Amino acid sequence: MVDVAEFPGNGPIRLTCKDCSLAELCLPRGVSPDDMGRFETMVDQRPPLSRDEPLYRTGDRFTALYAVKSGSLKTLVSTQDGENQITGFYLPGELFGFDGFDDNHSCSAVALERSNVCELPLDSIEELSSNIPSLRRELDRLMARQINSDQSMLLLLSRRSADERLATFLVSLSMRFQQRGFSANEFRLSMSRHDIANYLGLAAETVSRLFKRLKESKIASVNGRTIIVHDFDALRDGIDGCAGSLPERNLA
Amino acid sequence: MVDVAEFPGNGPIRLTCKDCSLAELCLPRGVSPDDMGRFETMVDQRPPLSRDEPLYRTGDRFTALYAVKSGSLKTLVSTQDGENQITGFYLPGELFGFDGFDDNHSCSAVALERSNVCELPLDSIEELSSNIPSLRRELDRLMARQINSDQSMLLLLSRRSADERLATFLVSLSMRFQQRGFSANEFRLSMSRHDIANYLGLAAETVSRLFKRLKESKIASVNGRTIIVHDFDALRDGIDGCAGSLPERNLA
DNA sequence: TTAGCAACTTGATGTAGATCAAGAAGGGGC
DNA sequence: GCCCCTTCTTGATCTACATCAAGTTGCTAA
Repeated sequence: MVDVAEFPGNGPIRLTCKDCSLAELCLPRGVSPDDMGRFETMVDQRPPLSRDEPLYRTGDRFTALYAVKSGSLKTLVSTQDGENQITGFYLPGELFGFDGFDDNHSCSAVALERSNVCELPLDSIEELSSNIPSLRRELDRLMARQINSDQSMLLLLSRRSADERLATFLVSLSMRFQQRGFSANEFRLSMSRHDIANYLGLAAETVSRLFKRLKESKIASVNGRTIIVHDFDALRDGIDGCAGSLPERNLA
Repeated sequence: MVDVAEFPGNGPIRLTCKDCSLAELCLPRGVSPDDMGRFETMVDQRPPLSRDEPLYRTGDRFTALYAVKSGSLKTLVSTQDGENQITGFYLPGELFGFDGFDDNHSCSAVALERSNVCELPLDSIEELSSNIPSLRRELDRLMARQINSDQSMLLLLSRRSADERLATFLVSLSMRFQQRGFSANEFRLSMSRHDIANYLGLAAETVSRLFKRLKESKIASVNGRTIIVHDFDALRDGIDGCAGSLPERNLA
């Protein structure tokens, strides 16, 4: 069983970082080794974040994008009255922080567990992407994917039942793990039931009951935060025609 | 009473179009008259769209961004089983189409009424924004605002009651009208009850009942698609602390 | 090992808003 | 004007999920 805590660094991803065990993480294919080298020197590793520690908060000045090296994070929007809505989870190898491009961050980003992230400073991004049009284009794509992902979530939250939401979430997570060389069937959830519920617009109790039903119907084994999907097709079937609009969030 | 059908073209906005009555629509402040002139020649007006006519569909190749000259449009994501979720409404002077930046459009855009739009071809955008860094930065901001707006909607849909959703929607619409020189208190809804309900994740009947309650409590007069807000504060109060996270969608 | 707490589970009950079903009111076209 | 068709309203009923209330499990720490 693979744990998401440490990212192996041999997946098919795209950007190098001088201090990272990550092989590549965000640079588009077709970039010269020379440009690649210049990019490396611009990526900084941040001090490790402990559980519940924020990387940035709503309103913070936007200075950089971030890539998850190990661990995982969530982003959330808040209201005056202290309510939160989790807007995304980020796994090793994924890039996030686009919410800040309008000068200030509109979300907070918080570590779900002990995590390492790399920083891509805005200055470097701008300088380099003005020299490498394909990088510029790639960043546009990543932002567009963020938009698409958020809009798929809108559909999920307003038109889908609780079980469809959870099934969609699990399938999406599974695909993201698989894409990075982890097992698609067996993985560890780094977020609490409460976080899953919040993300999916449900109550934590409901999520718990849905996991119970997945166990009873032999679709998946759920033991604490460890999940093994036995019947992927049944899970997908539960989603009922919206497979194409999964929040696949191919970020990076 | 102001109708949104025709945009007066004297608002504080930013981009010129050679055939448009719009004065300016998207170019950032501080751009030289020279660059402005070059930009003008790149904007094309499209043939008018009639009601329910699509401007682009999910999966269409991304070739341009669009600005609303007159009328209004909606964007929507769809599922295999034919269900739709409206992801946004666009009023005169607003820019949209960012969902396509990942090569293909992930939404469809459909006219709500007879509408005119201007087209900003991708090629022109790329060429010009590589020469004018501030334009590049402005486009990033617009995309970020789209992300922020979508994420505010996530919060609205999953954590807010039906009346809070409608109040938020009306306040947001009102602000957008005001920003473009229209009355903030009195405006015409170009979308059906069904569209409003779909956008807010509700049933059309519920929207109808909520409008009735707004009338009964003297907060607003609602007569068909014409709305007059009498007590703006009461409307805002109904939103309960989430005023800061309104989908203000300052697009353009 | 055991205490203390947070995370999770499970059951009982309540309710906001969906759905179903009929009418009423607009609003183009002729 | 009048017809037809869509949109909107209003009421009655139903239900998925939230909320409330106890447990239970499982870390973490000494």
